[in-house]
Amino acid sequence: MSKSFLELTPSQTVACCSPMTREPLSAVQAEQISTLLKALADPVRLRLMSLVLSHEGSEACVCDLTGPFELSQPTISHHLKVLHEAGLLDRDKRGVWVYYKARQDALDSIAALISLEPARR
Amino acid sequence: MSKSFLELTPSQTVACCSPMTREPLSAVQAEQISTLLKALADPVRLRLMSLVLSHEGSEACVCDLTGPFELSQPTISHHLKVLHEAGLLDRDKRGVWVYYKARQDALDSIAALISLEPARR
DNA sequence: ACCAGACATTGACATCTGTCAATATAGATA
DNA sequence: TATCTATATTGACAGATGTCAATGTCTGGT
Repeated sequence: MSKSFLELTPSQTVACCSPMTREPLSAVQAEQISTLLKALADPVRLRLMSLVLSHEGSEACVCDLTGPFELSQPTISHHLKVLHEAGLLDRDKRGVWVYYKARQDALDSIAALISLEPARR
Repeated sequence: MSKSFLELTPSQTVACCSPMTREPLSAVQAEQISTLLKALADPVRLRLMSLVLSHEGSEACVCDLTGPFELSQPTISHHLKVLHEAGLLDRDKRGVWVYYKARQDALDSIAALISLEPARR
Protein backbone atom coordinates (compact mmCIF):
# COMPACT_ATOMS: atom_id res chain seq x y z
CA MET A 1 0.00 0.00 0.00
CA SER A 2 1.41 3.39 -0.94
CA LYS A 3 1.78 6.22 1.48
CA SER A 4 -0.91 8.89 1.47
CA PHE A 5 -0.21 12.23 -0.13
CA LEU A 6 0.13 13.88 3.23
CA GLU A 7 2.91 11.49 4.26
CA LEU A 8 5.20 12.41 1.38
CA THR A 9 8.25 14.45 2.26
CA PRO A 10 8.44 17.99 0.91
CA SER A 11 11.17 16.87 -1.46
CA GLN A 12 8.90 14.17 -2.90
CA THR A 13 5.97 16.50 -3.42
CA VAL A 14 8.20 19.02 -5.15
CA ALA A 15 10.00 16.61 -7.48
CA CYS A 16 7.16 16.66 -9.99
CA CYS A 17 6.96 20.42 -10.57
CA SER A 18 8.13 22.25 -13.64
CA PRO A 19 10.66 25.03 -13.10
CA MET A 20 9.33 28.21 -11.58
CA THR A 21 11.09 30.08 -14.35
CA ARG A 22 8.62 28.75 -16.92
CA GLU A 23 5.21 29.57 -15.46
CA PRO A 24 3.73 31.08 -12.29
CA LEU A 25 3.57 28.77 -9.30
CA SER A 26 0.22 27.95 -7.75
CA ALA A 27 -0.26 28.80 -4.09
CA VAL A 28 -0.11 25.09 -3.21
CA GLN A 29 3.08 24.50 -5.18
CA ALA A 30 4.66 27.55 -3.57
CA GLU A 31 3.81 26.25 -0.10
CA GLN A 32 5.43 22.90 -0.83
CA ILE A 33 8.57 24.37 -2.30
CA SER A 34 8.94 26.89 0.49
CA THR A 35 8.75 24.08 3.05
CA LEU A 36 11.69 22.42 1.33
CA LEU A 37 13.67 25.65 0.99
CA LYS A 38 13.02 26.65 4.60
CA ALA A 39 14.65 23.41 5.67
CA LEU A 40 17.82 24.43 3.84
CA ALA A 41 17.67 28.14 4.65
CA ASP A 42 19.43 27.98 8.00
CA PRO A 43 23.18 28.38 8.51
CA VAL A 44 23.48 25.41 10.84
CA ARG A 45 21.48 23.14 8.55
CA LEU A 46 23.49 24.24 5.52
CA ARG A 47 26.70 23.35 7.32
CA LEU A 48 25.21 20.04 8.43
CA MET A 49 24.29 19.20 4.83
CA SER A 50 27.76 20.13 3.58
CA LEU A 51 29.39 18.11 6.37
CA VAL A 52 27.34 15.03 5.53
CA LEU A 53 28.02 15.49 1.81
CA SER A 54 31.75 15.75 2.49
CA HIS A 55 31.90 12.37 4.22
CA GLU A 56 32.53 9.27 2.14
CA GLY A 57 29.27 7.94 0.78
CA SER A 58 27.58 11.26 1.63
CA GLU A 59 26.87 9.71 4.99
CA ALA A 60 27.82 10.67 8.53
CA CYS A 61 27.14 9.65 12.10
CA VAL A 62 25.58 12.20 14.46
CA CYS A 63 28.76 11.87 16.50
CA ASP A 64 30.65 13.35 13.54
CA LEU A 65 28.28 16.29 13.32
CA THR A 66 28.09 17.70 16.85
CA GLY A 67 31.78 18.56 17.25
CA PRO A 68 32.05 21.30 14.57
CA PHE A 69 29.35 23.39 16.26
CA GLU A 70 29.20 25.23 19.54
CA LEU A 71 25.64 24.09 19.98
CA SER A 72 24.02 21.61 22.31
CA GLN A 73 23.42 18.04 21.19
CA PRO A 74 19.62 18.46 21.28
CA THR A 75 19.89 21.44 18.97
CA ILE A 76 21.88 19.46 16.40
CA SER A 77 19.38 16.64 16.75
CA HIS A 78 16.56 19.10 16.08
CA HIS A 79 18.19 20.40 12.90
CA LEU A 80 18.85 16.88 11.65
CA LYS A 81 15.20 16.07 12.20
CA VAL A 82 14.13 19.07 10.15
CA LEU A 83 16.40 18.00 7.28
CA HIS A 84 15.19 14.42 7.52
CA GLU A 85 11.51 15.34 7.50
CA ALA A 86 12.07 17.57 4.49
CA GLY A 87 13.50 14.59 2.62
CA LEU A 88 17.01 16.01 2.41
CA LEU A 89 18.61 13.40 4.69
CA ASP A 90 17.95 9.69 5.04
CA ARG A 91 18.18 8.20 8.52
CA ASP A 92 19.74 4.83 9.36
CA LYS A 93 20.26 3.51 12.87
CA ARG A 94 23.14 1.04 13.27
CA GLY A 95 23.52 -0.16 16.80
CA VAL A 96 23.95 2.84 19.03
CA TRP A 97 24.85 5.14 16.20
CA VAL A 98 22.55 6.97 13.79
CA TYR A 99 23.78 7.72 10.30
CA TYR A 100 22.35 10.45 8.13
CA LYS A 101 22.80 10.24 4.36
CA ALA A 102 22.35 13.16 1.98
CA ARG A 103 19.73 12.85 -0.77
CA GLN A 104 21.46 14.38 -3.77
CA ASP A 105 18.28 13.87 -5.77
CA ALA A 106 16.42 16.18 -3.39
CA LEU A 107 19.08 18.84 -3.81
CA ASP A 108 18.91 18.40 -7.57
CA SER A 109 15.12 18.86 -7.46
CA ILE A 110 15.60 22.24 -5.84
CA ALA A 111 18.27 23.23 -8.33
CA ALA A 112 16.02 22.19 -11.20
CA LEU A 113 13.16 24.30 -9.86
CA ILE A 114 15.03 27.55 -9.68
CA SER A 115 17.27 27.17 -12.69
CA LEU A 116 16.33 27.51 -16.34
CA GLU A 117 17.92 24.26 -17.45
CA PRO A 118 16.10 20.95 -17.02
CA ALA A 119 17.45 18.80 -14.21
CA ARG A 120 20.54 16.68 -14.75
CA ARG A 121 19.68 12.99 -14.74
CA MET B 1 34.96 53.60 -6.33
CA SER B 2 33.66 50.13 -5.65
CA LYS B 3 31.12 49.30 -3.00
CA SER B 4 32.38 47.95 0.29
CA PHE B 5 32.03 44.28 1.10
CA LEU B 6 29.18 44.98 3.48
CA GLU B 7 27.14 46.63 0.75
CA LEU B 8 27.14 43.60 -1.53
CA THR B 9 23.87 41.78 -1.87
CA PRO B 10 23.67 38.24 -0.51
CA SER B 11 23.59 36.95 -4.06
CA GLN B 12 26.85 38.74 -4.86
CA THR B 13 28.65 37.45 -1.79
CA VAL B 14 27.53 33.91 -2.57
CA ALA B 15 28.39 33.88 -6.28
CA CYS B 16 32.04 33.11 -5.60
CA CYS B 17 31.57 29.97 -3.48
CA SER B 18 32.26 26.44 -4.60
CA PRO B 19 29.37 23.97 -4.33
CA MET B 20 28.48 22.85 -0.84
CA THR B 21 28.54 19.28 -2.14
CA ARG B 22 32.34 19.41 -2.49
CA GLU B 23 33.58 20.58 0.89
CA PRO B 24 32.16 21.73 4.23
CA LEU B 25 30.93 25.31 4.34
CA SER B 26 32.49 27.75 6.77
CA ALA B 27 30.22 29.41 9.29
CA VAL B 28 30.52 32.70 7.41
CA GLN B 29 29.70 31.12 4.04
CA ALA B 30 26.72 29.34 5.57
CA GLU B 31 25.39 32.62 6.98
CA GLN B 32 25.63 34.30 3.58
CA ILE B 33 23.99 31.47 1.70
CA SER B 34 21.21 31.13 4.26
CA THR B 35 20.43 34.82 3.90
CA LEU B 36 19.91 34.28 0.19
CA LEU B 37 17.89 31.09 0.64
CA LYS B 38 15.70 32.66 3.34
CA ALA B 39 14.71 35.31 0.84
CA LEU B 40 13.41 32.59 -1.46
CA ALA B 41 11.99 30.32 1.22
CA ASP B 42 8.60 31.97 1.53
CA PRO B 43 5.51 30.98 -0.44
CA VAL B 44 4.56 34.53 -1.34
CA ARG B 45 8.07 35.43 -2.46
CA LEU B 46 8.34 32.24 -4.53
CA ARG B 47 5.13 33.15 -6.32
CA LEU B 48 6.34 36.72 -6.80
CA MET B 49 9.56 35.45 -8.38
CA SER B 50 7.68 33.09 -10.67
CA LEU B 51 5.24 35.83 -11.64
CA VAL B 52 8.06 38.21 -12.53
CA LEU B 53 9.88 35.46 -14.42
CA SER B 54 6.73 34.70 -16.40
CA HIS B 55 6.39 38.24 -17.69
CA GLU B 56 8.13 39.20 -20.92
CA GLY B 57 11.68 40.25 -20.22
CA SER B 58 11.45 38.67 -16.74
CA GLU B 59 10.17 42.04 -15.64
CA ALA B 60 6.93 43.18 -14.03
CA CYS B 61 5.35 46.27 -12.54
CA VAL B 62 4.24 46.17 -8.92
CA CYS B 63 0.75 46.78 -10.21
CA ASP B 64 0.94 43.40 -11.98
CA LEU B 65 1.97 41.66 -8.75
CA THR B 66 -0.58 42.73 -6.18
CA GLY B 67 -3.67 41.34 -7.88
CA PRO B 68 -2.86 37.60 -7.66
CA PHE B 69 -2.60 37.75 -3.87
CA GLU B 70 -5.12 38.32 -1.14
CA LEU B 71 -2.60 40.40 0.72
CA SER B 72 -2.31 44.10 1.40
CA GLN B 73 -0.22 46.30 -0.85
CA PRO B 74 2.34 47.05 1.93
CA THR B 75 2.84 43.33 2.45
CA ILE B 76 3.65 42.78 -1.23
CA SER B 77 5.93 45.80 -1.12
CA HIS B 78 7.70 44.28 1.88
CA HIS B 79 8.30 40.96 0.10
CA LEU B 80 9.59 42.71 -3.01
CA LYS B 81 12.02 44.63 -0.86
CA VAL B 82 13.32 41.40 0.69
CA LEU B 83 13.87 39.90 -2.76
CA HIS B 84 15.53 43.09 -4.00
CA GLU B 85 17.90 43.36 -1.05
CA ALA B 86 18.87 39.72 -1.49
CA GLY B 87 19.88 40.49 -5.07
CA LEU B 88 17.16 38.34 -6.63
CA LEU B 89 15.23 41.26 -8.16
CA ASP B 90 16.47 44.45 -9.78
CA ARG B 91 14.44 47.59 -9.19
CA ASP B 92 13.69 50.23 -11.82
CA LYS B 93 11.41 53.19 -11.30
CA ARG B 94 9.75 54.56 -14.46
CA GLY B 95 7.51 57.48 -13.76
CA VAL B 96 4.97 56.43 -11.18
CA TRP B 97 5.54 52.74 -11.73
CA VAL B 98 8.25 50.52 -10.33
CA TYR B 99 9.42 47.54 -12.32
CA TYR B 100 11.13 44.55 -10.78
CA LYS B 101 13.31 42.35 -12.95
CA ALA B 102 14.42 38.84 -12.03
CA ARG B 103 18.14 38.11 -11.76
CA GLN B 104 18.47 34.72 -13.39
CA ASP B 105 22.18 34.74 -12.55
CA ALA B 106 21.32 34.92 -8.85
CA LEU B 107 19.00 31.95 -9.19
CA ASP B 108 21.69 30.08 -11.10
CA SER B 109 24.17 30.80 -8.30
CA ILE B 110 21.88 29.10 -5.84
CA ALA B 111 21.36 26.15 -8.15
CA ALA B 112 25.11 25.82 -8.63
CA LEU B 113 25.70 25.79 -4.90
CA ILE B 114 23.40 22.93 -4.08
CA SER B 115 23.85 20.81 -7.18
CA LEU B 116 26.79 18.58 -8.07
CA GLU B 117 27.18 19.91 -11.59
CA PRO B 118 29.08 23.13 -12.26
CA ALA B 119 26.86 26.07 -13.05
CA ARG B 120 25.49 26.52 -16.53
CA ARG B 121 27.15 29.49 -18.16
C1' DA C 1 20.19 -6.77 36.07
C1' DC C 2 22.72 -2.81 35.92
C1' DC C 3 25.19 0.89 33.98
C1' DA C 4 27.08 4.00 30.49
C1' DG C 5 26.92 6.16 26.15
C1' DA C 6 24.38 7.87 21.80
C1' DC C 7 20.66 10.12 20.33
C1' DA C 8 15.74 11.96 20.71
C1' DT C 9 11.95 14.43 23.01
C1' DT C 10 9.81 17.88 25.93
C1' DG C 11 8.96 22.37 27.66
C1' DA C 12 10.33 27.04 28.23
C1' DC C 13 12.03 31.27 26.49
C1' DA C 14 13.81 35.02 23.53
C1' DT C 15 14.14 36.44 18.95
C1' DC C 16 12.66 36.64 14.23
C1' DT C 17 9.05 37.03 10.64
C1' DG C 18 4.75 37.95 8.11
C1' DT C 19 0.89 40.75 8.24
C1' DC C 20 -2.00 44.87 8.53
C1' DA C 21 -3.66 49.79 9.34
C1' DA C 22 -2.07 54.16 9.14
C1' DT C 23 0.86 57.28 7.14
C1' DA C 24 4.46 59.07 4.06
C1' DT C 25 6.62 60.07 -0.45
C1' DA C 26 6.91 60.99 -5.13
C1' DG C 27 5.23 61.60 -9.92
C1' DA C 28 1.46 63.03 -13.10
C1' DT C 29 -2.26 65.98 -14.17
C1' DA C 30 -5.53 69.62 -13.83
C1' DT D 1 -1.10 74.67 -5.94
C1' DA D 2 -4.07 70.99 -5.24
C1' DT D 3 -5.16 66.40 -5.99
C1' DC D 4 -4.99 61.71 -7.44
C1' DT D 5 -2.47 57.44 -8.05
C1' DA D 6 1.43 54.17 -7.32
C1' DT D 7 4.53 52.54 -4.16
C1' DA D 8 7.20 52.66 0.30
C1' DT D 9 7.72 53.19 5.34
C1' DT D 10 6.41 52.85 10.17
C1' DG D 11 4.65 50.71 14.21
C1' DA D 12 2.18 47.09 16.34
C1' DC D 13 1.00 42.37 16.99
C1' DA D 14 0.49 37.26 16.61
C1' DG D 15 2.67 33.22 15.34
C1' DA D 16 6.87 30.74 13.88
C1' DT D 17 11.68 29.46 14.90
C1' DG D 18 16.25 28.43 17.17
C1' DT D 19 18.21 27.40 21.45
C1' DC D 20 18.95 25.18 25.92
C1' DA D 21 18.33 22.34 30.32
C1' DA D 22 16.18 18.47 31.78
C1' DT D 23 14.63 14.12 30.82
C1' DG D 24 13.52 9.98 28.07
C1' DT D 25 14.69 5.89 25.14
C1' DC D 26 17.43 2.70 23.10
C1' DT D 27 21.64 -0.37 22.70
C1' DG D 28 25.84 -2.71 24.08
C1' DG D 29 28.82 -4.22 27.62
C1' DT D 30 29.98 -5.78 32.37
